[in-house]
Amino acid sequence: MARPDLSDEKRRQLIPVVAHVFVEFGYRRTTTAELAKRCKVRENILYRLWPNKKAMFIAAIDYVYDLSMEKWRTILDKKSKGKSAAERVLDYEARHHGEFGLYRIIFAGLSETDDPQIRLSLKKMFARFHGFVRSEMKAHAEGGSAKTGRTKPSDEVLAWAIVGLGTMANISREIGLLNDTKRQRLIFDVGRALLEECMD
Amino acid sequence: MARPDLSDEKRRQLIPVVAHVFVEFGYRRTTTAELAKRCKVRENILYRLWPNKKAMFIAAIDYVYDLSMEKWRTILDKKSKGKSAAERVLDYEARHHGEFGLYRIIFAGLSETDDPQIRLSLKKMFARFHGFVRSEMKAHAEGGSAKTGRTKPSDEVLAWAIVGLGTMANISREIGLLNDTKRQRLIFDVGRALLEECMD
DNA sequence: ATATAAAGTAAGTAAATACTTACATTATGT
DNA sequence: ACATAATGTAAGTATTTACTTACTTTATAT
Repeated sequence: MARPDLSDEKRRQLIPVVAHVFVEFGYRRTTTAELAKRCKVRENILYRLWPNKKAMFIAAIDYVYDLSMEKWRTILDKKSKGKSAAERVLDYEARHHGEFGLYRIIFAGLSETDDPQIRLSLKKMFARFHGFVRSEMKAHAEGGSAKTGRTKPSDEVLAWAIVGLGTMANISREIGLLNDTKRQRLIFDVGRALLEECMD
Repeated sequence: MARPDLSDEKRRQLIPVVAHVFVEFGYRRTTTAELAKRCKVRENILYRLWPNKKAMFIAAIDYVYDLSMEKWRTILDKKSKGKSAAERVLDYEARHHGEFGLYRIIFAGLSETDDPQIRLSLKKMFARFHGFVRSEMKAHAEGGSAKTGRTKPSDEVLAWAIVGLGTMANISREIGLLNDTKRQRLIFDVGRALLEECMD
């Protein structure tokens, strides 16, 4: 026998750096040379840890998601009076969102959806994300949160929400998240709800 | 004098083809060689019409947007009984969205937001998009559309809408569409409205 | 007709870049 | 001690690709 294989350890150690570079430059503009430089190793070392650049990217997607999720969980663990978990996450995201580059890496991935592996990786990420939101929503509803008088969204902001609806629908179509029926419901049912919101 | 310059005409003629290739491959994966092939010209001809690949891409963004918008306008012009314009657009989009590749080109652009020109181009596109939605929203509200009993969105779909909210907020941050305050309002005010929607 | 500039052809080029190869060094279990 | 496999160094390579150059052909205004 000889030296033990520390690849796993090394991967764990390098992924944050790799992820950060992908967040910064996206997929195509990130070069393996740059990755190596930032990791302070040679390129071939990266290629011993991952079979190719794509694998590094996918690992980065997972990492960034896990990091964001971890952060949210700590937010949720902190109890706060009068606010449901969902409200707390919204509250937190309203202030800090974007911090971990989650979406920059999503945007990078969305340009590569022709690749089945990347598409699947994004799909899983969104599905987990959705599951998280949904379970918090449920807790919020069941918790019977008092309908404290909330601020009505302005028309301007509502219009952006509708644009966001269309964006989400298109992402879901791009990576095969929702079938046609559900995508229609997303736009139509929620769209109507938002339209109603601006009327009264 | 000699032959008249038909560059404008030629550009108009080629942009749909160019746009289609960018929609198909995104920005980085589109090669000028492929563009030329599809346009049935040599590369240097493209370079006489646009200074570089980026300019071709930006022209494509504008084109795809204009095309989508044109389509919506024709939808709007067709009067339909009992439905406001906004409802008709929602209705249409729910069924046909994605058809023109508008979002595929947006996704491609979102990976290139470090470039000021591309960022600006996307920003203008989203702003026009938003303006359109907003004016239709206004017409909808003023038209005093009867609050016909709409279908309540399912929890699942509502959760996707919230994910869409976060996505939109991140896009807006990425390309500088909304300032911090408005982005917070988007997430918080609309997020609360959606949460409430799932309660009653 | 013909001078002129546009339109087209064909080939090339310099740089970037994902990935490889060949070899030297180091740590570890026996 | 030492065989063995991991870790590290250095250089290279084949390909891709944005953009260019040099040249020929064609149409048009006078």
